Amino acid sequence: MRKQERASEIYKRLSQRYPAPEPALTWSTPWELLVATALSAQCTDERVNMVTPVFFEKWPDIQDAAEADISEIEAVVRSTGFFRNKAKNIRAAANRIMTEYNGEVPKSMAELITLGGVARKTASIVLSNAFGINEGIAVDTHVKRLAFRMGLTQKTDPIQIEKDLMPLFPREQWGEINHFLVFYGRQVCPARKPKCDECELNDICPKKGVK
DNA sequence: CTCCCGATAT
DNA sequence: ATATCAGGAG
Repeated sequence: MRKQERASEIYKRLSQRYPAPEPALTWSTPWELLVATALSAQCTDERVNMVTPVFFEKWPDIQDAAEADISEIEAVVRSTGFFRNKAKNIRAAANRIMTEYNGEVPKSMAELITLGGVARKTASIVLSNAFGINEGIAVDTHVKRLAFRMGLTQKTDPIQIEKDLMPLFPREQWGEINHFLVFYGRQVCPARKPKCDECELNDICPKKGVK
């Protein structure tokens, strides 16, 4: 089976399984989604969802975050790991958004990735979920693993994987395919013990039976 | 390539 | 003890 055909079949089956996918991260504004996604690096979204309510109660607006004390932010985000980098990046991003973007989270890939701690993955999540803009496909640990196992890429670099994936899915599916692969990766095809015996993609998976 | 880094599962 | 979790920067 060709890659293109396999990709279409994956989209078809997973869109049946996940009729109305929403991010597992909890958020209510573009800024909240940006912060939550920035915090999610090498951390479970479950953990992030414990931290963000505390964060946004303490600093509700972008301006509040821009003025916050770094050590206080560090204390709040500590349990998500990489807490010094994350705290510094979030406050710096809040400052830039206030001073250079009129207090509004920018709506393009080019602008978003100029913010420290924000690269294509985080930018794609914010663009597709908060603004409905598909400029890229967010390649996180789940998309990377699933794309490789399903034979949609042979690459290991997320940027290269994204380039392999983009032509395989219509642009309007880019946000969805991210959700599908993330959820399916968590539920059926995790890194350690993939449940190949109960996988509904088993028949089109080149890695079936292989770890 | 290395470093940043805590929480949890195995 | 080690691997993994919605990564990013130097």
